Amino acid sequence: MNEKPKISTRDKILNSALMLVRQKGFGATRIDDICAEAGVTKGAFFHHFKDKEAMGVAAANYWSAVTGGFFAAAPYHLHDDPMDRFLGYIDFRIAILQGKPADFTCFVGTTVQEIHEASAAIKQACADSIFNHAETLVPDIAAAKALYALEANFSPESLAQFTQAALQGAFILAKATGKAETAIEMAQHLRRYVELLFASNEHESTQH
Amino acid sequence: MNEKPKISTRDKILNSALMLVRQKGFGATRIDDICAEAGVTKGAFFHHFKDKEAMGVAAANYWSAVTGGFFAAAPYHLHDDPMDRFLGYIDFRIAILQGKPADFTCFVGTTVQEIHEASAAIKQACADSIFNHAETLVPDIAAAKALYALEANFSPESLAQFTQAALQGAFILAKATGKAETAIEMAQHLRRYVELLFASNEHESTQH
DNA sequence: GACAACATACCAACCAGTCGGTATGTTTGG
DNA sequence: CCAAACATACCGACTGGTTGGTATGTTGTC
Repeated sequence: MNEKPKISTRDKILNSALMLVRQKGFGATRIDDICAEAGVTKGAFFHHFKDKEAMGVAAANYWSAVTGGFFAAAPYHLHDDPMDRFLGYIDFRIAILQGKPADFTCFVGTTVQEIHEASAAIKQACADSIFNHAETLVPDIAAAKALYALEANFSPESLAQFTQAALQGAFILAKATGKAETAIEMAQHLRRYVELLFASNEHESTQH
Repeated sequence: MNEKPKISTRDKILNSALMLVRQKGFGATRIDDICAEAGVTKGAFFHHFKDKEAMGVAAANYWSAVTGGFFAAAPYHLHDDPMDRFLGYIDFRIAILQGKPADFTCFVGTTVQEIHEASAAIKQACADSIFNHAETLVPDIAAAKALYALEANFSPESLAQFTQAALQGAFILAKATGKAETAIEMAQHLRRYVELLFASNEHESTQH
């Protein structure tokens, strides 16, 4: 049964918006283009969204939901050691850096950069998406720190946020070169940073 | 003497463009706004630039020139030790993270993210700006590596680029929160990464 | 007087948002 | 049970302000 995977018009619009905005940016993406891509009309668009800004907020929330499920289902959670889970997360992020920049790039990172002064509502939705996603890493980081870097002076929250910052920066350089390899190379520095952080007390506790 | 700091019309336009684009993005910045801000007319604008895209390329090159001079004159070059110079660069980057995001944010990073698929010419000018700036760090990084991390498996070029990526990412999170402190906190992770990289052989050469 | 450096007036295309309308449910009163 | 009343989902032509770009005029300078 369950014959129809019937995607709602609203979701078709949001999927198309996600795709086009990641390619062209929010401002340069025309509502008509989104409608054409989604196979719906402008009437349908404005039936579901008050204006372009409201659609942007909805798209950011939709992005959070989609990527949230994606990462929740990823295999790195299965490791026993919290450090392995965290490194597994980074490896997973590296593994999905394939194709053109628009394919692996982050909708909310791109968008918040563009509209942070133009739309407080979209900015907030993007900020929530980034920081809530970072928050999902905090338990593993905190546990890993307790095991391997007890005395180090960084907070798990801060490191979780830095992983996002490093990845967002990797995306920017990748857009500049047009190559996924650039992003991968940058992300490998992030991995090395985490390795070094959690390797420190295997030698001695860093102090002075 | 030197009574007149007479800024050329072209530079007035480019300065205004830099300011406005950093606030609103390239696409959302109107040529009329740039002209108003610069105190010139549209005729002057199109006298100096063939079209908006050509202005974007010129602005990216202008940004390279301005920031290039700015960093060349910064005091971190005076350190004797190359690692201190490199860490001094990062500290300098941290020190200038003041005010609103639009004040400390990078024109070429913002712009390349937005137009990488729309304008190959602007994208290239932005990419050159980022990677040429990174290149200025390579001699110090290479010298520091030779002194403190001889066997580590990263290239100086790659690390130089990662400093840019980490900073660009820090800018994105700062735009999300609206706070300079966010960028500072992220940049401090970058500093710690470099410290750890170059501290490694004080204990032993990392290997397996 | 010729040419660069502007200024002013204007245009045509583009695009977010509107609006009158249709078609297909869903609810409710008798 | 049925029909009126209402609600939801959607269509697509139209509009009016915006904006990149142009065409032409004016001024200063070598």
